[in-house]
Amino acid sequence: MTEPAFLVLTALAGEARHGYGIVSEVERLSDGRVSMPVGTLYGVLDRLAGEGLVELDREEVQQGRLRRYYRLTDPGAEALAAEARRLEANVRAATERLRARRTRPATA
Amino acid sequence: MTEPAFLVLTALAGEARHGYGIVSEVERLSDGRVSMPVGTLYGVLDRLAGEGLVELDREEVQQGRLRRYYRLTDPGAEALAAEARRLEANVRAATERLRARRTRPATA
DNA sequence: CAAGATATCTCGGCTCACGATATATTGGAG
DNA sequence: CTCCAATATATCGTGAGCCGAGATATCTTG
Repeated sequence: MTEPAFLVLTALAGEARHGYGIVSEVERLSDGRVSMPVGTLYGVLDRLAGEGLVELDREEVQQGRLRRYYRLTDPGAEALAAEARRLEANVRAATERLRARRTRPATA
Repeated sequence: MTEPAFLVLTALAGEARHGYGIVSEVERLSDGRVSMPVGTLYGVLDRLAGEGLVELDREEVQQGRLRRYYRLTDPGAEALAAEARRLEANVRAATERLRARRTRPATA
């Protein structure tokens, strides 16, 4: 799973959101560190929908603007949880080795 | 930073290793879950060397086979630590939202 | 009235992953 | 003694996917 896909699933884990809302939510949940370009978003969304990890929730017209809401499916929640576990294992491995390195610094 | 790059830096955090040794180490540190294809490895290694995150440590000839060892540089260790922090924040955000979802499950 | 925020989506270029391929040595199985 | 697997290097081409740029439309604010 790619990182943009991971972030989209995360943004949808709380509640159903529309495209632009996902962009805002990703920015918010990363404290402004990550911005999701819309050119990335819609490709990711299509792919995730094709894999059944997200699905169309509803369509609304709010103040003349169409809002297309997506929601996380159960397989999507499982996939996100599995990916989170995988990443956590990677992070743990890196952190352990970095700690060992600080104790006994390299020559470089 | 791409995931293969992250894993290569992690493999080198402990001690200097040669290409094939990195492949083995990545497999080992992920408990066999991740296998790093050599076609991926050498591209990543070149890129990381170009960015100054790893550098050539030494070359040895062991039993007629050339071994080219790479080591993590200090900027490489910093980059790895920064990326680990970033990933950890992503994982935390996903885990929190998934927990909230389990408490109050979605319709999908 | 213009500009910026909100909202959708497409397209093309660039980067990167990785399977396949090439080459060479050592060690073990048959 | 021959063949295959493992060890070791490296390159190349395809395909996937990220994302900047652009197209389109409405509402709000100055």
